[in-house]
Amino acid sequence: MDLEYLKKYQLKLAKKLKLEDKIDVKNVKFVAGIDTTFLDPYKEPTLAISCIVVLNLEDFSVVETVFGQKEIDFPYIPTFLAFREIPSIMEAYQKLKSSPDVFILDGQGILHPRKMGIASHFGVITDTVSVGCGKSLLYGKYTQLENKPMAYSPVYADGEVRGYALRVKKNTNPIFVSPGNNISLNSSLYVIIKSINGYKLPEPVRLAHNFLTEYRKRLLQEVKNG
DNA sequence: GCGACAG
DNA sequence: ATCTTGTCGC
Repeated sequence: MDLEYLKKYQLKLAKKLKLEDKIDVKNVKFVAGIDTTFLDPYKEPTLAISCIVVLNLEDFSVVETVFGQKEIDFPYIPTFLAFREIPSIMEAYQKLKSSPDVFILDGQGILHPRKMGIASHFGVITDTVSVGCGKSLLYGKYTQLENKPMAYSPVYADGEVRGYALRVKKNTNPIFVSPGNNISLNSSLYVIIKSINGYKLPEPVRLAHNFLTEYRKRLLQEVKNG
């Protein structure tokens, strides 16, 4: 595990980043949510399990659900999350039959010291439209935001706006939105807001997380029995 | 040198 | 990220 080498790889991927809209975000219909869990998060190696859920934004109905698994021997290291989660995500991605307009990842996009958070990493290697949506901040600073639904404020990093802090509901901590790849700052925020369905997290990501909890429980039961 | 640090 | 009951507050 050579972190200096991985940093260089991230910088190489960052050269391929595109922060302009590849699609007209007003016409987005199919949005995918991607999340990953681990059989034993404290052990290495361990089994990583990823889920991709595709929703039709017109009625939030589930269009497709796929899972992927991969034995992984890379620990969680801040700013290197992608190297832990991308392998199993790709296993799931290969099974997808539909072509979502946008992918939302659980984590940051360009709100990262080398602009290569997991959402950007995924977006670049698959050349898809991706957006990062984290539950906490990895990098950057933001000013206080009003305590009211859908209040947001820019997050600055390295002297520029790199994303937004978005408070979905009153008295709820904000989520952090940033472009992954092939999308602009404003459109990223727009897609996230359109993907929210009464909960703090965008519906595709929330469902992917819920499905993983069930999947993991079932897997643990199978191991326990036969 | 010190603190911060997605999941 | 995972484990896990009650508890506080909108």
